[in-house]
Amino acid sequence: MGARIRDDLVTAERKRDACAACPLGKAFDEGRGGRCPLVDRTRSSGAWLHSEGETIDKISYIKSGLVVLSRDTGDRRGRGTAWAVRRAGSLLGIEGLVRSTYLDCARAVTDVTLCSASREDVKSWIDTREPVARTVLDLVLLTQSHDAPRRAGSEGNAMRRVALWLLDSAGPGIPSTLPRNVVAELLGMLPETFSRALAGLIARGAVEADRRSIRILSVEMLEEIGGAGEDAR
Amino acid sequence: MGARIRDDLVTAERKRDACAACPLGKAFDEGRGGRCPLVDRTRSSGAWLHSEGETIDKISYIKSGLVVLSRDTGDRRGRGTAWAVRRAGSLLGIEGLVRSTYLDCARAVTDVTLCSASREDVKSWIDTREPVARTVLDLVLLTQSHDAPRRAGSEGNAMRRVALWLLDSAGPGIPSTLPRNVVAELLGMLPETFSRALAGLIARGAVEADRRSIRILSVEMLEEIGGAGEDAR
DNA sequence: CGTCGTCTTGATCTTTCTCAACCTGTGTGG
DNA sequence: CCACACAGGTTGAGAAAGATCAAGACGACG
Repeated sequence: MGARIRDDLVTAERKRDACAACPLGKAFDEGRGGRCPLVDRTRSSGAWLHSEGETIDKISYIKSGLVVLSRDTGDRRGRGTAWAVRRAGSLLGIEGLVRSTYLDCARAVTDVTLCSASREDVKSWIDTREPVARTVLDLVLLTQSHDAPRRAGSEGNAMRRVALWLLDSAGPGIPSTLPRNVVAELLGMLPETFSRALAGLIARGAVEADRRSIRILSVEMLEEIGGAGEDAR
Repeated sequence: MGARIRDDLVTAERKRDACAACPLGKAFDEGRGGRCPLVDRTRSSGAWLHSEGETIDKISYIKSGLVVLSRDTGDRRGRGTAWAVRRAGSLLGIEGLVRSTYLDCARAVTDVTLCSASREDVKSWIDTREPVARTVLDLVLLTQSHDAPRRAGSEGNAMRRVALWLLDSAGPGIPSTLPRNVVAELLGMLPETFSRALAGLIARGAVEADRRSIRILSVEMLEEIGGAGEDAR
């Protein structure tokens, strides 16, 4: 039993430390102190976190991992079309502040750690702790800044879109973690087309790749390919 | 001079009324009263409000009119690619809370009335008036809810995308006000393709159109066309 | 009435989607 | 430990869709 108690203490302490590192935890603490209502939960790669149209029960802060959002565009394939990636530091289901159902389907594409609370808790929390609304606002706006509008077919051919995407997301290591078929969807093309475009880039020596990772060999070359047609006018 | 003074009074009164009708004005008023720092300005159709990458000087609330956002995707055409519409009730340049340059180019596509203040004013305003952050957050989230992720080519053919778009935006009267060439861009297709797709819908009797407006004749037919292929699997 | 910008229509060519076969690494059960 | 099935990825050939180029129609406006 002594061991059990010590475990609880360790857990509580860990939570305090973790919350101090999280912007929401900090915002919550400001002024009053106390315990942030969000609690950790983990999901493993491939898990569906929620579906579009479902009643929003939880609002979550992503502590680690990658989540892909997809939305049914009145489309075939059951789960809709992927359109954005959410990483550590983003909120999931924050639309719960203004509506009652999820806007997107969310799927973990790596193991993820979330920090979640019920929609109602988050709502009342935001209304009673002043700094929190501001922090949430910042998180939402930051997330929004990273969402590049989806490039459609009329905005360059497949190879160009792949080149631009590689340039955008080479740093955060997405290329190595996202399944290729998800990347293709994010870029609005079929896996086959993505594969061919990538093969083209490899043939030109701009990147090298094996089955699970892509490495950029020449940023200049990618920029050239990505910008091709830019000033052709 | 008497006339001048009366004019000022009328103006002040008008401003108070206008602010009472605006969610930001109300949020500002809550608790302390006082004058909302945002002031009206109007722009006429076709005017560029700001450009991507420019230093953010103003943050605005749209009181009336339509604004199209476009973003340079490393693309040809000077001003980038249109990707979203902002209407009355949305904020422009709110990304100023988390960054110093505009994310998008913004162009008025109808005459617009904006209510604007400098980035610094809005920032300090948000930090000193608690309800405001929450209100702004709501506005941002609501706006986000309306942004459908851009449908790419792989998500149905041109006619389908046009049908879905008509269903989405028939109410607010966008079809009649947005230049067709902007609509095409929003849908990720060329004006020619849009024109042909529309001709197809007209041929089927789903809509009728003249050069500047589109009228839906049969919602069911549009839904059928929009959903075509959905369960074909 | 003529010019301009926007929209439409037509013909052709490029691209990507589609369908199908095949490859390759992973995990499973015998 | 091996055979096997399976999912994700690649490659190929053909068809369909949209992009491109070019010309013409229409309405707005001076």
